[in-house]
Parts: sequence; structure tokens; C-alpha cells
Amino acid sequence: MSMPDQLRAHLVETGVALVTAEGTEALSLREIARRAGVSHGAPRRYFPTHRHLLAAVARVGYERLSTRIGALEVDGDPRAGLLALGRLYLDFARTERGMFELMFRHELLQGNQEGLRAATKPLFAVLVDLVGRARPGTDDATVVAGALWANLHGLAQLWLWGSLQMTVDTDDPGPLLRAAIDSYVER
Amino acid sequence: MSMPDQLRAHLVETGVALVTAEGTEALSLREIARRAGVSHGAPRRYFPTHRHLLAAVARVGYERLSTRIGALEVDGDPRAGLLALGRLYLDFARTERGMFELMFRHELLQGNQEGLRAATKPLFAVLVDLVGRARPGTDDATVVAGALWANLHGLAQLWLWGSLQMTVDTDDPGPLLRAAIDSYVER
DNA sequence: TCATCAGGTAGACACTGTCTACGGACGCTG
DNA sequence: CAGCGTCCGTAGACAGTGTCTACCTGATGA
Repeated sequence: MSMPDQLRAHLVETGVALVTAEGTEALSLREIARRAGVSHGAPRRYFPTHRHLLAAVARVGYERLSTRIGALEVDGDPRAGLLALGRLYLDFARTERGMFELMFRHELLQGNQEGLRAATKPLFAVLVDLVGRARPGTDDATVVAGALWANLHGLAQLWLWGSLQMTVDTDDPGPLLRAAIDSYVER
Repeated sequence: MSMPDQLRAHLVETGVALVTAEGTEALSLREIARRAGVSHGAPRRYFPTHRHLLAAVARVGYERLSTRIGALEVDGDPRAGLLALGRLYLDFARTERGMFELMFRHELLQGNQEGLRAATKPLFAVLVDLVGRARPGTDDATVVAGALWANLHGLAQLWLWGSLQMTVDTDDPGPLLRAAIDSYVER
């Protein structure tokens, strides 16, 4: 098998394009197959179930997020680094909205824990490092980093859904992000 | 019409029972109708679409959460109040898992903004009050309260999905919650 | 008594994910 | 070269879904 899994990659690619263009709801198995130019039974050769295909698509999202984080400059002031990381997270959620929603659909996380783990590890490492430098006195930086990650994630989620706009009336999540970072990092 | 919308209430009630017992995935229109003892076309008289029915079910969830929060004692130490509120939120997510997932499905939030707004208003008011008392110097308590809400929500969400357990290996979200509150409230 | 009409039924439609049987092209072996 | 498997994709069936439509039925009011 010289060119194996050719269709597999094509399917994932098609799924990525589809979720980016039309959102999560458009990601039916048959629609992906249709756009990929194959019959609806073809994906089954590579993905035992619909969820597995979606999980593979979500993996690409994890990689993209990881890449963005890897390209981040975090060697300077840790507070600035945390702010930049937060902005990056919010920006990812906004610009890659469909992807972001897909990545955190819990049904998909079931069989994809390893993938998520692998992808979130660098993210989390950066976060732990930043927290450790920004709060030198902290005894367990991973706990604080976890709490802060949850804060960023919740911010992205609730903002994307417009839930926060109901209470704080502005279109810019920036102030909320700043308030969060300011709370976690003593000035 | 003396006893109107009898079926409507029955459908919502059935939906609540169903999502509580079997989770979000079991909440199909036809299944709800089946369990309610009516034909699959019946709900249409009361809910123009499936989403509207689910939104009505989610409303009950909002009310339950509001009720729990309303029963909370928050007059004492604001830090203790925030901790209790956080625990309540996490507890709600855990014990009413299906409901919690349903309540924050973004597709449902579309036509249900008023419902969510009405339900989150008391929650948010309590939060703003606690933040205001815990951080007297804060100029805009609503911004901080929003950020803190996002923190609690993200904590609940990521914990429920097991995402945080991957990085912080314990089954108790307590430490993370405490780290979050400790960050927001200067000791 | 009869007409109206809200409120529920039942069937059709297009669509979904999964399963199964089939087909055809490929490479390997005799 | 003939034949045989073995991938890999096709095509149809099946149960299930949400929505739409026509129909029925029983109570209410003139």
C-alpha cells in the first residue's frame, strides 16, 4: 500500500473545510461523503462510526490551536504572556467557531481523550509555566493553571453564546479577560 | 379553556424526567411524545419546533438552578458565600448533568435568550453582590462578576467532560474551585 | 340540531447513521 | 498467463429522526 489512507485524509480535510464554512450542524456523515465525492458507505472503511470521523476532524482543531500557542511569544513578562494567551484562546474560538464548538462536544471527547490530552498538554505546559512565573509563591501551579484554563474556556464559551453579553453589555470580551488575568496575577 | 395547555405542561414534564434519567441524547421529539402517551404530531400544537420544546425543558433547569441559588445563605462572609455558590454550581452540573448540558446547548439559546436572561439575572445579582463585598475597591463589579461566572462555568464544563482531570489528576474539583476563588478574592 | 374548530392522529417526505451484500480492480502465486 | 484473494468503494435496505399535511373527532356555542 503505497498511497494508503488517501481517502481518509481527504475525508478529514473535507470535514475541516465544512465545519469551518458551515458550522457543526452541517457535519453529517453523508454530507461529508458527498462533498468528498464518495458514497456514504465509504467513510466506514476508515472510521467505524460517525463520531470517530468527527473526532478526527476535531483533532485537526487541537493541532491548529497548539500551533497557534506554539507560535506565541511568552518569554517576557508573564502577565503579558497570560493576556496574550487569553486573547489567543478567545480569538481562536471566534475565528474558528465551528471548530471550537466541535472540539468540545463531550460526546466526541469520549473516544478521543488521548487526542485531546496530547493537544492540550503543550497548551497546559505553557500555562503552568506562565502561572509559575507570574505567581512565584504558588505551591501548586498546575491547580492554579487548571483553574485559569477553565476561566479562559468559560469566557470563550459563554461569550460565543452571547450569555455574558446579557449581563455585561459590550461586544468586547477584553475587559472580562483583563479582569480575569488581573485576578489571577497580583499586580 | 379551563384546563388549557395541559398536554404542554405534560410534555415539558416528560422531557424533564427523560433528560434527568437518560441524558440529552434521549430527548428526541418522538420519544418525548411516546413517553407522554401521545402521537408524534401532538407536540406541534404547542411547540412550533423540536428546539422550542427542548428550550422549554431547559427553562425548568434555569428555574431549578435559580431556586437553589435563592436558597443559598450569602449574607455572611463574602468569600464563604462565593465558595458556597461555586460549590452549588458544580453540584448542580454534577447532579443534574443532563439538564446542565441541555441548558447550555447553544442552538437552544437562540430562541431562549429571554428565558436564560431571566434565570441568570438572580444568579448574577448574587454574584455581583458577593464580588462587591469581597472586593470593596473594585470599580466595576459586574465585569469581575462576569469573569468569575465564566470561571465557575468553565470549571463545571471542563470537569464534567473530564478535560481537567487529564492535567490535574484528582477526582475532586474542590481545589480548583478554591484556587479560583482565592485568586478573585484577595486574602 | 347543526356548524365550527381546537386538539390530537396518522401517514408521507426527506434526511440521518449503521449494516450488509455486492463488484471490480489490484497484486500475488501456481 | 490463468486464477485467486483481498482491499476498497458502491448501492440498497433498515430503523429512526423532524417537519409538513390531510384527516378525524368530540366538545362548544348559536
